[in-house]
Amino acid sequence: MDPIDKLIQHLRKSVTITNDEEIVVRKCFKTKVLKKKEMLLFAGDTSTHMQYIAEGCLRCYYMDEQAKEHIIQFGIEEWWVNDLYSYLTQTPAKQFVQAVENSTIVQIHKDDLDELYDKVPSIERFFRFKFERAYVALQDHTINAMSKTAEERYDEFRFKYRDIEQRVPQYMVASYLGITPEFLSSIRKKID
Amino acid sequence: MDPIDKLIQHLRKSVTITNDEEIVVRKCFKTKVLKKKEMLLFAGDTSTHMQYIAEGCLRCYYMDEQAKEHIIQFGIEEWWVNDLYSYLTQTPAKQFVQAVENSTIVQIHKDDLDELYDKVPSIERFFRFKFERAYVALQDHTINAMSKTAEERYDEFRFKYRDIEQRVPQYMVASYLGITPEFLSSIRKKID
DNA sequence: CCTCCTTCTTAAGGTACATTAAGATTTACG
DNA sequence: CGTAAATCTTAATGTACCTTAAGAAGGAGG
Repeated sequence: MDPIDKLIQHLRKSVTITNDEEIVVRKCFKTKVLKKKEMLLFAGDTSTHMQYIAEGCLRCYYMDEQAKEHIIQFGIEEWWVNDLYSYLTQTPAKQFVQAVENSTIVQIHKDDLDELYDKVPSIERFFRFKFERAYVALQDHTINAMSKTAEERYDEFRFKYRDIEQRVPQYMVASYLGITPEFLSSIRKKID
Repeated sequence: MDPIDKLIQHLRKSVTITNDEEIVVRKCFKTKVLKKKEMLLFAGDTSTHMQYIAEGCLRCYYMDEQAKEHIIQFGIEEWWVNDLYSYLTQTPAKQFVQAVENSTIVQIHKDDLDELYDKVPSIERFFRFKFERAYVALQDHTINAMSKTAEERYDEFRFKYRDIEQRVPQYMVASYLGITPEFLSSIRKKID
C-alpha cells in the first residue's frame, strides 16, 4: 500500500479530513526509504521533520558521557518517531534516530506543518492528540522505570510489546529497559 | 492580584487573545483556594479540570504497592499541575495532587475547555504548546533519572529549582529525585 | 562451507543505593 | 511555653544491578 495513502487513513482514524483538505495535506508529506542501520537523525543536529512509519522499525536513543546507548523508544508501523524534544524546541537533538530494519517513512517539514496547522485545523487537533498521547506514554514509561524492578519491567515489556520483542536484538531490549544485556540474560535464565 | 487576571496575562505571554475572546475565556475559569495538605485530586478519581497555580505550591505524586510516595512533579506560581494522564485519557488517576502550601488555583472543567478549543483557536494552540512543553520537561526528567547518579541529579535540581528547594521539605526533594531521605542526607553531608 | 561479526551467556567481584533503627533537631500548636 | 509531631541525620547491614572478561552460539556474506 502506498505510504501516503496509509498516512491519510491513519489521520482519519482520529480526526475528520475533507477531500479538499486531503489534497492540501498530501502535498506536504514526502516518502523516504531507509536501509537497516541508516540514521534518520544525529544527535547535535536539529530535528526538522515529523515522521510517520509506514513500514519497518526504528529506534530513538541517546548516548551518555561514557558513550553508552540508552534506547528511549522503539517505533514500528503506524507509529511516529522523532526526537520530539529537539523538534519542539528547535534545539540540537540529544537523541539519534536509526532504522533497525529496512523501513519506509513519511515526513513533513516543521515549516510545512506549522503552515498546515493554520490551513487545516483538524491537523492541529491531530497533533494536539499526538502530543497528549506521547506525554501519556512517556509518563507510563517513567513511572515504571522508577517503581518496578528490572524483572517486572521485562515481563511488562513482553506483554505490551510482544511484536517489537520479536523484531529487535536482545541487547536493545536491555537498553530500553535500562539494564545491561548481561543482567537481562540472567533474568531470562531465572524465568525458564 | 486577582487570580484570573493573572491567568489571562499568563495566556497572553504565549498566544494572542482579543478582548472579545477574553470575555469568553474568563467565564470558563473558576478560582479555588486550598489549605496546606489539602488534596486537589485523589488517585482513583478521574481528573476533570486543568488547573493553573496563581499562588502557592503543589505536588503530584503516586503511591507504589508498598504505599511509598514518589513525587513526579512540583508546581509553583504560573505552573499548571494535574495528573495529565488521567485528564487526557479520562481514566482513574494514578497520582494524587496535593497542596504543599496554602495555595490559590484557577480551574477549567474539561467539558468547558473542549468547547473553548472550538470557540477560541488560540486556546487550542496554547494547550498544544503546553502539552509539547510538558512532554519536553518529562523527557528531561526521564533521561536524567536514567543516566545520572543521585548526586548529579541533586546538584541539577538545586540549580534548576532553587526556589522550589527552599519551599518544600527535604524528604519531598528525595522523593522527587527517586532516592530515600537517608541517602539524600548522606549526599548533602558529602557536599559541604 | 567457512569465516567473521554480531549477539548472547556465564561468572566473579564491585558499587550505588535501600532498609532498618535509633536518636537529634526543628516546627507547630494547645 | 511546653509537648507532640514532623523532619533530618547517623550508621550498620543488605541487595539489585553494574563491570569486566571470556567464551559460546548464531547469522550473513564470500
